[in-house]
Amino acid sequence: MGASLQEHGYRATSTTQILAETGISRGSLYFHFPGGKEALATTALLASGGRVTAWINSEFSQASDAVAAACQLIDGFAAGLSATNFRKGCPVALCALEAGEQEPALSEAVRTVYADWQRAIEEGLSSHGVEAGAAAEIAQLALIQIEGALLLARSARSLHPLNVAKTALIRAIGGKP
Amino acid sequence: MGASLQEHGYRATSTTQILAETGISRGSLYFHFPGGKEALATTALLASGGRVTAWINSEFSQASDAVAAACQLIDGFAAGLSATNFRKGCPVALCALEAGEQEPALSEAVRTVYADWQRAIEEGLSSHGVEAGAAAEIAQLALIQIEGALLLARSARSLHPLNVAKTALIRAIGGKP
DNA sequence: CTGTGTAGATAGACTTGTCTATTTATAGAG
DNA sequence: CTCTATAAATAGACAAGTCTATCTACACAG
Repeated sequence: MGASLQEHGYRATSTTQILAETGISRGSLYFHFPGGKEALATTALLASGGRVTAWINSEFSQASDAVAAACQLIDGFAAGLSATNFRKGCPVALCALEAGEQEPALSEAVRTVYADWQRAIEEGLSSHGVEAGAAAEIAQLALIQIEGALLLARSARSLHPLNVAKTALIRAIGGKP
Repeated sequence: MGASLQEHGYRATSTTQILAETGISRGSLYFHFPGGKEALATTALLASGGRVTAWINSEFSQASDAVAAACQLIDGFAAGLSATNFRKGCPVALCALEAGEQEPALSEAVRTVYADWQRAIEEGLSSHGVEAGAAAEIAQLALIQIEGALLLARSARSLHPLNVAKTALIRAIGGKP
């Protein structure tokens, strides 16, 4: 379900469609997810988010320095975007905007995912020598730029926003005026 | 319709609801908008976007320098966000992510709005002395940060992302290391 | 009468969630 | 091992409602 959620969002992804794609019956769905569609989407979102969190950690632990890791992250999102013909950007952005008071569990899952990502980036920066205070703010800025760039890149069908975000991010990490 | 579009998005805004709110009959809607729901949403989106474009121009022409104008823009979005209890962020972001191949007119309207905003910011920066090459890139970065910060602020129900974006934007405009 | 515009009913294709069977797996007695 | 009883899980029909778009009927100006 994560893929449909990422590409079409929560509303535009119907349970009937998921059932047809997976071959699962409706009875099984509501047996395993008594919370219905929202519960299913919530677990799918947390799973997608968790994979990205793990990927962030992996990039930071493999990279030689913080700037290299940040570039890997941006490039990774860019690769995913262009591989899907600009259909799949951030796995949770659409749900983040769709989820309102009517879907409290989904909203909280979105907050959890974003908080996890930010913490992973912050810890990754710290592990590469960025001082604690700056790491928190740079991590927040990185998330802002990634989300904004993914949104605009998907809409414009161009990788340019991601490149701009990348150079800005490099400057934010490396250059301390 | 712009308000519902901004808060709930394209899918979650039904024509029936619009009809009830405005008192218009369904027949009138489809007489004036033969393109149906998508045509209505498209014009609403362009109208909302145009208002923001005019506001950007106004802020840049009133402000004493580019940094002050940028701060006014961020503060304006922050005010709108907190005034609506973090329900209304960017007027077009939700539609930008929702619109796909099935809604080509809406997609193009989104691209138009974003392009207009970016051009308005770019021209505003230029009018305050930012050199042409830098203005284009800073305008792109500003849009990225505004969109990303609005998305995260709405989700987290906090103005902190907007403040981070503001300081980063001030540095991008003013500080040239 | 004709053309413009409005009003509201209707169609037909969705939606999600509940419901009752039916199947499959597990456990225990003899 | 075999048979039975109970639980777990699946299958799919069904209900009730929503959605958009079309269609017919009507009002009114020129």
